[in-house]
Amino acid sequence: MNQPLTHISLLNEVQQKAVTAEPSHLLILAGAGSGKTRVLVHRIAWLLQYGNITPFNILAVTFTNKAANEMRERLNKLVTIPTSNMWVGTFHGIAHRLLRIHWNEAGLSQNFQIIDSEDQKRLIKKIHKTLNLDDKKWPVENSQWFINNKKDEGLRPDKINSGGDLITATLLKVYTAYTAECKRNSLLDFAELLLCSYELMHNCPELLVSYQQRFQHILIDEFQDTNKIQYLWIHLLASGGSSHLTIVGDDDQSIYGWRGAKVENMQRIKTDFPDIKVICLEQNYRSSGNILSAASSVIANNCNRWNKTLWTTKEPGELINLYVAINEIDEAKFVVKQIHKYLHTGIAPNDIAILYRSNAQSRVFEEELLKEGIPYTIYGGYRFFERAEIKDTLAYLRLLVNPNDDASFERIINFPARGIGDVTLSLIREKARADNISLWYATQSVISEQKLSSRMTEILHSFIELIKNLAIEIADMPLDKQINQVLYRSGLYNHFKDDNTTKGDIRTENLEELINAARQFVLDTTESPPLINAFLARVALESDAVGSKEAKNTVQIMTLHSAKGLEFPILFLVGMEMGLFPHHSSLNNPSALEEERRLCYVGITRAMSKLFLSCAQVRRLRGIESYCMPSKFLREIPPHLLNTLSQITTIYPEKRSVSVWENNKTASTTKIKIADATDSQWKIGQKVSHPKFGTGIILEINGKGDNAKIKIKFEQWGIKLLVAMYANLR
DNA sequence: GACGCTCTCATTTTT
DNA sequence: TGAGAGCGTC
Repeated sequence: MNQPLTHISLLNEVQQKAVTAEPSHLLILAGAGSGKTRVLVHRIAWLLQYGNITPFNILAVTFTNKAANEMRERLNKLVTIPTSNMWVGTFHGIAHRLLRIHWNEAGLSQNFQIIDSEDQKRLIKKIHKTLNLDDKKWPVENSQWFINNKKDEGLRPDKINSGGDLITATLLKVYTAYTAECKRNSLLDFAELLLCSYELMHNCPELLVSYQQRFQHILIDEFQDTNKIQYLWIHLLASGGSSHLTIVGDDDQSIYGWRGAKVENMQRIKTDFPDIKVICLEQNYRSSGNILSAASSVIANNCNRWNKTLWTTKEPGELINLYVAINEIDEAKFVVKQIHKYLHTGIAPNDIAILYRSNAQSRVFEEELLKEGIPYTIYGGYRFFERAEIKDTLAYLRLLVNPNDDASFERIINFPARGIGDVTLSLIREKARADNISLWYATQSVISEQKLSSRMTEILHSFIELIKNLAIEIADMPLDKQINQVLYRSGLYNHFKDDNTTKGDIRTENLEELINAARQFVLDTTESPPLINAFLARVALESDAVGSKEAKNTVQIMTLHSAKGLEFPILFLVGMEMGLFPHHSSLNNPSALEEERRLCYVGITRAMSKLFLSCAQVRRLRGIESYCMPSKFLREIPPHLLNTLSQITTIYPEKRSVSVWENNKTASTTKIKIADATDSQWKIGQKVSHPKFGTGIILEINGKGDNAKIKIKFEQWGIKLLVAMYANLR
């Protein structure tokens, strides 16, 4: 019974204060590595023990599924009472849960389906076609961005005024048509889940009150990453008078601005709930002194910050290693060699992680790890449930659940190939539009009206029959058998089985894995059958949770974004180059650059004792070799914290590279003539300066003209790191 | 209508 | 580099 108490004694004074704070609104500013998850979990345990409430009265919202699972796991270790009726989940997960329960009040159909961004894109593309919009002039991505943005802001099409602006007016037209299409097909995208559940609460006062009374404690993690609609949703739920907020956030770790997250929410909550109590967690338990100093130095370059200083009682520890690689392959080889060494000293693989800015960078590392036989787990990138063959199968399932799902219909009407081509499909689409019915019913109209050749009518008829019969056949089967049946009857399984290439093998394997995932889902789930809907929802919302193989003791590879909330004793932060990290698109945008810097801060603070940073001088990206400058974030780390492992390096003069990375415009003014390299003007030992890299000394000059190679030692970079530049030496 | 070929084009992060 | 569109051939 006093279990939590003993645990609480292990927390520091401020943490204890946060955990045991009297029920009121609470804002915990928790720096990186200050034990915020610990505090959150302990707070829940404390409330359960002393707060005179049950798990039923608690709502805990996290940002990712990973975090939600971890929270529940840790909580179950801490408390003895069952917590299954406590709501823990992501914003999207909780919103979905509400909508499944109250679909009627929300004005949805009972079997509504969730679509992911790829499905959404396909749908918008289709709408562009019907609106006669040229995809070149009107990129689908723009429309998608516009729609999601407006939804994140809580704006429906009728609330938007284009103000006579053609671009906005057109996007608005797409948004309107898209909304109608989703409605007719009973499809909800990610943003819609949030908006819809907000509107549900907003429009049903009695429902709102019942939830306000139920959730006496609402705990929100990663608050800095909430967007407007999420904020409004929280605000609504917490405004009942009987509920108390516990909010945890760190403005320095806000990295989802590009997705509509508003750091300002952290300020706003103080205005909206003036009695909110603020507690700062500033002691870092995770990283060594040097790593923490480096992180602090980097983030200090951001202007818009709250005052918060992390400190630690830990020893400085080792220096931060910096490796300047020749190219991305050399970089990967270096990293893998280091990993190899550590594994030999008995370090567990899952204590090591490689983090990068973009998924495209993962390939080289995978290849090298594979070569060395080092087990690894890769997060993100190609997710299991985003693979084509899986989506094909799911499309059959979705059509079975909801015949009005046009997106799924289009996906599978002719897959595997049945001889239904564009001409036939256009006719069906035309019919659907004219009668305002779904493609499924339009097809049946077309059949009965005998508008097509008898052969085509027969083909369409047998497709309709296939789906109808399948629905009957699988009605009483367990979920995994249902999927199995769909795979065989649709011909999907044989289609991939007949493909004797490796690709085909992988695909059939994936299909079998899908059946396994379904079997596992049946075992794990607490829902009652029929389970198809629950399974489809889970798949859409947690696309990497099911089906991905267990990440048992392997080296962890992932993007910086997905590393948020994690920690690793040994960490490699790779691809530290201008244009890659900070990303190209942020170079001309100060606020985007600050977000990149926060991302860098998040990255560095993931490391516990050993941190390796690396950059490549030449990088092959999308088939083109580019010459790179080291990331400006590297220069924001005090040189005395760095241990440079690279040999003296040489960068080849290449004009193109200058224009690639320098402000994205041709840098004719900053280009120098390396042709001068052997002129008397340039001598070994001569002092040179560069606007970005400061002063240095020429060590070596090789070759002539455009082929000349210069080695320069820059003061700012310490004794070993030498970055010879090909631009603007004066 | 299916399939294979060439050409073009855009490149971030995730629920 | 690799996905998608467009085009020509079977």
